[in-house]
Amino acid sequence: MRKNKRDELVEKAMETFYRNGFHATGMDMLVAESGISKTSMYKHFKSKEDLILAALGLREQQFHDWSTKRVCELASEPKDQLLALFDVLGEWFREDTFKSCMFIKASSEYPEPDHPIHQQTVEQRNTMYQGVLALVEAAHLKNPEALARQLLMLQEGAIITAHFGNSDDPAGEAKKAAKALIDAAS
Amino acid sequence: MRKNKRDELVEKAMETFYRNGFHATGMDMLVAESGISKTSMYKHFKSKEDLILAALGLREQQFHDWSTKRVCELASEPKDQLLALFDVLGEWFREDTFKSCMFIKASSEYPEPDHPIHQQTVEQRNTMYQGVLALVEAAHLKNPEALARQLLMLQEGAIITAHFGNSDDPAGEAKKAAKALIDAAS
DNA sequence: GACTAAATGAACAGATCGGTACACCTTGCT
DNA sequence: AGCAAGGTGTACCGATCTGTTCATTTAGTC
Repeated sequence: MRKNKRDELVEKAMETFYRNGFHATGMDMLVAESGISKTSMYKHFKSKEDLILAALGLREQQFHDWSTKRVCELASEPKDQLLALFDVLGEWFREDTFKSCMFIKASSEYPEPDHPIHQQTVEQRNTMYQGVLALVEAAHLKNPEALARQLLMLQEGAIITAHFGNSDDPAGEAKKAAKALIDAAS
Repeated sequence: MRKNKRDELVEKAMETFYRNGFHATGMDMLVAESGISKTSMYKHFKSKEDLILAALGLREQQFHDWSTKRVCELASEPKDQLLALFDVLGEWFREDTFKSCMFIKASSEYPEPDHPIHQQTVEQRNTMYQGVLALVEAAHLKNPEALARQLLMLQEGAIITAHFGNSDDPAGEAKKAAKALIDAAS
């Protein structure tokens, strides 16, 4: 056996929740798509909510690892890495499995601020902010906190625009805007 | 009778869907919250989907009317109106009923591109884009299409940031970024 | 081969889902 | 008074939801 059944389940569940939504995906659908029995599911996770939390955790880890790896491959200087972030976004948008951001979707479907799922999405965004802030500070740019949030807003906006499909190259347009902001803060 | 029962229903349904989500809101909950009988609901709308479409239509009209009115009250020159858009966003974010954007949430919950609900959200975003583009062109700024999309991305990003609650003044920060982009295109 | 741990299939429970049927009750108009 | 339109309340349908039960099967280890 190459892989833990549990990990297979979380991976498949992540894909299905991402593609199909959380409320719209029933446990029976996960049984059908993952090939894992419902009995095993509830042996590993005591509820659907627990499975969603695990799926979000896997998503966060996979996306973080992939994006930081790609950014480092594309650029080495902090300022260039800030811009490379948008190239990586563009690669993501062009994947045919792209369906907006899983955390934005999760926070939409679980809007109560103190819901565990909502909280996990907020924490993921905080982590993203800390990453961008570290790059901004390493690049010695002015007003680092505000600039980091503005760059993050451009990323969020690019994701939403890519999702609505009203632009051919949202990542490229966001990158140009980011360049203007970074140049102004140099 | 001051108001049509149908209109009362759509208004209440809009609020409940916006606050609670679409899949998570059942017709029985709408009966409880609106005080309108289920029989009447299905006399006016043949399905939940039809009611959601009507609620989105009302939202689009209300938000469009309110935001354009506020923008015109705050500024008269096109360039100033582009910036005033972000002040209006800030007013919206500070409402205690603010829960992200109803159309972003709807497109998340109905991700299939050819679903009527998804299509209605895409059309709403196209309308927003046309509005911003008209202002950009009236202000005689360079690269109007790209600039309009970049400004729209800042708005989308501000909405998401406001929703995640990681910033005290997302609209103000987005406005400063927008100002930099507009100045660079003058 | 015997033991153990993990996974399976299928039936089931109780609740809720979207949607319908039907008898009754207001209300306004003539 | 009589009529018609629109609204109400309740019970109900079949499907689907999350979650459970249980007997059986598989796979690895001593």
